[in-house]
Amino acid sequence: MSEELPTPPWDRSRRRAAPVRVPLTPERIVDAAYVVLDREGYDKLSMRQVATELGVAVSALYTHVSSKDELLELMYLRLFRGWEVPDPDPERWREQVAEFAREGLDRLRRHRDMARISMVGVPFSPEVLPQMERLVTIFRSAGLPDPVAARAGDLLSTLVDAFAFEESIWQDRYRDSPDFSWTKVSESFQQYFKDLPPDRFPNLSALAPHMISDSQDDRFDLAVEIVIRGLASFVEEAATAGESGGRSAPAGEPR
Amino acid sequence: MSEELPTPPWDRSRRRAAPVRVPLTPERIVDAAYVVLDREGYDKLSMRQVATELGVAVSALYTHVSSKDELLELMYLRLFRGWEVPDPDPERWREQVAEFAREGLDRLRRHRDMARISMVGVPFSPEVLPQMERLVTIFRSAGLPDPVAARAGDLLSTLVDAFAFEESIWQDRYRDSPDFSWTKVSESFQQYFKDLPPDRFPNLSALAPHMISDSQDDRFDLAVEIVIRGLASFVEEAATAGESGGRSAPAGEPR
DNA sequence: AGTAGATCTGAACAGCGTTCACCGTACACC
DNA sequence: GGTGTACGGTGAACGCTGTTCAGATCTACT
Repeated sequence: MSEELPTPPWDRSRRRAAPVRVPLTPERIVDAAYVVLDREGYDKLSMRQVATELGVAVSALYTHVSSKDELLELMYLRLFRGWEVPDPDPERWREQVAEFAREGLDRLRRHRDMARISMVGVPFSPEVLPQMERLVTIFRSAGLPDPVAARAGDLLSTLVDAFAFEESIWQDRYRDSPDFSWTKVSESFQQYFKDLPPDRFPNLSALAPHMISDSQDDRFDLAVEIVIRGLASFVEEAATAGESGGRSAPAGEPR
Repeated sequence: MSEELPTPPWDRSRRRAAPVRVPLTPERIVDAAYVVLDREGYDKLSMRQVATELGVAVSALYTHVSSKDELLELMYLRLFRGWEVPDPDPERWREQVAEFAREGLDRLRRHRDMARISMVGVPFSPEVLPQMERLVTIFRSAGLPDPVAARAGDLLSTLVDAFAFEESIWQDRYRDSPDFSWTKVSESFQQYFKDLPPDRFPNLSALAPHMISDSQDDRFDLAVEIVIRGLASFVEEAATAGESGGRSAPAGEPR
């Protein structure tokens, strides 16, 4: 925060009585809110904390931001700033989709508990439409039928949000434990599954090593892979239907 | 609630001074919490409201329930009571998985904002393990490789939660509007997409009719269908690998 | 220079989760 | 049958929350 620096004397003599008090703006309020969020977490993110962070009375915030909900939405929109989705490359659509999902997750992970805010954000705000447009472009140029292409973006971003959300809950739950490390938690959970009575839980106990991933990324990557494969089956179906009027053999009937 | 009935005179004469005050239990507190939730929604669900609903002081709740978080968890666990997942039928695994997802969504829809509570619930509590065990059984008997089978249940329940969650947010956002109907909202959103500038949003505007489903179910069903197809590709892959050592042609590489 | 308008302050309100000293009743025991 | 103990419910309180509002203060334009 550059405004914390002392004002240089030569500058002060020039424009006399320089405004030592930087004017409050929505932008600065969002900045401060992010500082509080990262330090304290979502549950402790309050208007009073944000105001304190800015060295300002609580009520001052309300001239720039109409409510806490609006502040949260501004924070949500900030997430998407500068997100450039590449031009579609039909040869690489799977990778492009996976990268999109990964970028989304990474952005949510940039701030603690950000997913908690993101999940209640309006997914069709004008500010976030460009990315959705590009993603749908990728889907269409990959050969997905229009109804599927339209909804695949929705599915993917919901999935990203949900995984980040669960990650956030998890971390909150274990952050305060004295010796927190992901591998520790992961091991204790694998043990939990392994110790389940095999007569009542034959599969869960047998699959214990796989029930909890060593890293959170594995879990996410596999989920994305499954979705991409599901989408791919629609691409194949559309392709063979377009060529021969038939359909690819084992594609599964929509119910 | 049968305790609301007047106590019969003959019974009253028999065991004199019958306890007119029904004893408080976690069970009754959860009942009352559900009443408040359904009537007022998650944001208004407070310990004080629950206590008022029971005609009792707030502090009385804390002898039976250690915190609001515990109450929410008890509500969450109640959701799964009496959920019987059928025996695996490898011929019908797709349908069984779809039905599982549908049952999960339906249960979340039974109470207003229930998904808000469900998403922060512990997904591995002993009370919810039986359903997960059965689901994994279905996956394994369908021929999914173990690592995928173990995580597919996680993916599916996350998806169900997330969709129900978004539905809940949506409904909260429009519940108070004077003439609320899903078709109305859906139409106005389709119009919103159609009116987007076609030079900047060629795909979103072109796909406007598909961007918002007529019913919430379509959206969910397609998402589940995509996931099931993705899982199916792993089944095929495992099958052909088991027979011939090859792999099914266009399956996509995990990264 | 003076005034109009934007902006910030401090106090207040209603509601929240949670705690605690107190009280009444019911049951167990002598 | 009387007495004591332990449990369950009460009401008040604490510290926190989002939001509002009258008044003070500071900015900028005429």
